[in-house]
Amino acid sequence: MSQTARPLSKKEIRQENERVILEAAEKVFAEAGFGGATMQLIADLAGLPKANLHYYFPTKEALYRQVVQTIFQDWLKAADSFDDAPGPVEGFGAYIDAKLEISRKYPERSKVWASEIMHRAPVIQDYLETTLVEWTDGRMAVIQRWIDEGKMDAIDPRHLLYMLWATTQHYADFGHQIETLNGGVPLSDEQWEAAKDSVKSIILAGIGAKR
Amino acid sequence: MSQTARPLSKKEIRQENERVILEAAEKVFAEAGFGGATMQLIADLAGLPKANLHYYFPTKEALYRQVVQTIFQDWLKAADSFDDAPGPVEGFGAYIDAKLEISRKYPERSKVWASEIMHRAPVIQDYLETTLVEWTDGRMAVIQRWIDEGKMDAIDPRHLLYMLWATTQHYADFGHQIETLNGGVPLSDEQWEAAKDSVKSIILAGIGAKR
DNA sequence: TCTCTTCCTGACCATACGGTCAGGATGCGA
DNA sequence: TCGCATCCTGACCGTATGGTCAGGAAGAGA
Repeated sequence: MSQTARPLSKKEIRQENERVILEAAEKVFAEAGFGGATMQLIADLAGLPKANLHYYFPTKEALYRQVVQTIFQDWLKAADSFDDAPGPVEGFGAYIDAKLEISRKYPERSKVWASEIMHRAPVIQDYLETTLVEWTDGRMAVIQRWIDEGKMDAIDPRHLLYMLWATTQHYADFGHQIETLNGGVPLSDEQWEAAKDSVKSIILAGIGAKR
Repeated sequence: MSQTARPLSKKEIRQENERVILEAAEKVFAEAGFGGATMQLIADLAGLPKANLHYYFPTKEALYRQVVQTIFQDWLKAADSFDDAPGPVEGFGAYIDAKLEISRKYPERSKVWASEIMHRAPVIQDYLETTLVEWTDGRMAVIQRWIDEGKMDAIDPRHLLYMLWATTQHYADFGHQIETLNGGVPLSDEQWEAAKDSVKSIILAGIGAKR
């Protein structure tokens, strides 16, 4: 049965336990919100005694903070596809694909993020005011350049960005509603492809994107 | 000073108190989520002792249920504009205007709704499975008819609806993020108009809407 | 006026929660 | 092998929460 499993080193134990706890926390915070989540629930899901959670993360807030910050990093990274694109077709196309893929693979993260924002960002407000503002300004400049180069219509870059965020994250945040409208079953591979195609088609045509 | 205010009748008292409580509950549930909301907070905001809340609404769940059901009615009613439109330009145009207006005037409601869905609709799942499914089928049929009549491109009606919901509700649910990106101040009248114009412009062009 | 129903609320209760802590187990470096 | 730092956890604690209740105030109807 059991392999001769080398006992874990202290470092490995810490890494593994923090990973397990963060994963469980992500789920519980997404399902119940910060207020509705309990350390006991997270502990149970992680398969650890509650006191052990407090050994690694001193408070519920600290644990939540860690979860949200990780998610924020992911959020920013999704724009890599955006950056070195020659024009809107490739840029927005790749960005939509990437964000919808995230919505599919990590819906919990999107929900935690949404929840944090809806509650007026008590934990990451400072990041919004610095990192997010810079990030947004940068992308808006790119979009404006594409407009100036005649590669797309003169759309307000700001509202275009909001539309991209809203539409892609909707498939995670409102996944339950979408699933219900899909007869109670999750979207299939083909349906996810259809979603991607629809979104890309409407947006790219909507902004008059030219190659 | 004080007018000779006729003392309120029992019926009026009940109406008025239920109204005040529901209004306060809407705000608190939106700010803190169901789990984070407390009856004490709602009571304070309503200016009533906590025990009085339990006189009108026996449990926290009952109060929440009432709030959510009211919101669901609003949600459906926003489609009135949709119904008797001759084509996609008027139909989607009016729907986008109506939903963005709601997002502006009642952002709390949108947040409560979003929260309920994100938590897998514990309270209104039955409504989703019946009323919402019917509603959606009806609108999809209308859209399909417009497609068949050559009034717009052959877009998957389902994903088009999701896009409309996502984009319009984003301005309420993520209003804090938008406000932060707007220098910390709420959108002005002109900016709301710009939002409406941008959304309508992209979507109507995106689906090839013809009058 | 008298009675009945509705409205109101301070004080109280059981529970569940976040967090603490003493003390034991265990890997690690010397 | 020894001493130390890290890891682990059952038992415990103070507090806040949802909810109850007895009893009083006040319209409503006869």
